[in-house]
Amino acid sequence: MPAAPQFQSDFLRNFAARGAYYQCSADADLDALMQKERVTAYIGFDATAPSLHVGHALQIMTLRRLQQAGHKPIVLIGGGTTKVGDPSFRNEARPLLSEEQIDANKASIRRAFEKFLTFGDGPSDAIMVDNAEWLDKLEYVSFLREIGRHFSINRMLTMDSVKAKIDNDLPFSFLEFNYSIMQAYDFVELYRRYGCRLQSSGSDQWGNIVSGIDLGRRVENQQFFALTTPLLTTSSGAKMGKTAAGAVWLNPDMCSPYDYWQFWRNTEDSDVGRFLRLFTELPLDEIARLESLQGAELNDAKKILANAATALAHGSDTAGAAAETARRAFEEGASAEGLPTITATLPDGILNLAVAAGLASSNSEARKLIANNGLKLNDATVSDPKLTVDASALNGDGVLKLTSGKKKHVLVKPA
RNA sequence: GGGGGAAUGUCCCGAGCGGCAAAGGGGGCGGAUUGUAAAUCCGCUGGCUAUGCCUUCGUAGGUUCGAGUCCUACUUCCCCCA
Repeated sequence: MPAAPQFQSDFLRNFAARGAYYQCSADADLDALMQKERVTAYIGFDATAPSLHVGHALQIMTLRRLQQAGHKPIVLIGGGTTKVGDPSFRNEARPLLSEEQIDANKASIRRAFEKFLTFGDGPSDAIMVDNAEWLDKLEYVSFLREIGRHFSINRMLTMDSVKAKIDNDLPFSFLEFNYSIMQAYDFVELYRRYGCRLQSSGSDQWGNIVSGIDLGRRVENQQFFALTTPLLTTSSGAKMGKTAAGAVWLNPDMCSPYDYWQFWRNTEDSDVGRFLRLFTELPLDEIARLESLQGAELNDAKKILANAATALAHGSDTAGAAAETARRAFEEGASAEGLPTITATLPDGILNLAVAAGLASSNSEARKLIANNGLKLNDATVSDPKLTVDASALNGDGVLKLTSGKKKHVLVKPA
């Protein structure tokens, strides 16, 4: 990561101090602009899934910090670009999503932003825009004449994301090739509509953003800016936001606040400080103190991280409840209310229950789990895959607890 | 348009003389150890009403007692020539 310059503007100074700065197209100019006036900035999110996930959290935090510093954030939903599919650094073309699917995804994604940003008509209120609004209406020939003529194939072929495809003999269709043109055009369109001059994103989008900057200079004679964040991996190299169950989603119906809290609670030691800076709003000196804790004491810092990050995404009451559930489940070993809960008809076989609880994806997998001593019923290891569970397993609260491994607890309630 | 190559275990990469539920990785899961961490070691990693049965190697046919492996056609991708 390049060293961040010394910034004067509130936003950039804070952005860099928290470790979110990776690269900027014109540091000094942007810094000056941000001191002088309210800057309108956008980040684009494609609607490829029904929810954003933790991997997007850094971008959302960027918008939030822009807003807090008095600038105007635009959330651009890629309703149009999703139809084309971003090929950047992917080995395979994304399967094309149907329009109905994209529409459903768009509707579902929007909700997550409302927790992080204040939307409205005020000068620094956030707005949400869908690029399908203009991309869907484009006319091919006039678009080529107005916009396409500014793109040099020679130059596009040298972009890292494109070059990687070509060097590795990977399929690369004309459709995908157009993605970065669409994204560049978005930037210009947002400038025309809202005076937007800054695009931020993860560093993998650098090439696409720079295309937009070039286009802005050519068709609008205006200086646009790029500001990117580092691509996040955990210290051991894993992709941010992937866990056992898959992605850590921001929508509570796809990842419960309890699981979201657990995700942050399980942060690796060496990531605690970095994540506190990036994903919370705790003061930096407080973070420095937490980060310096040694050994098991770091667990306290992880709880603070989990509380703060969950509060941003789901509200502080919800975060507190998740913390309390975790405390009772892990520190007291209790079948704490608030753990993921399913209902089932008893009596039932242990295999069925394990599958119903999501602890195994098939009966075979449940058998293997039992064979490896990985399944517990009310904290007692299950050894017989033929075990039938009836009402006598229910505890005082009328539930029973199934556990896979050491951390995954699910409560079963009789129907 | 002509010629050559590729597609493998529904996560990825990848080996595979006609006897194959298919080598080896990565990833994931579980166990030991631990601090709900990392590292390390060990086990598991297609499904089922389970010492057996069923379904898998791009798609559809064919040869064969038997096909991921051989033949034909098709689909998609890559490379070279035009």
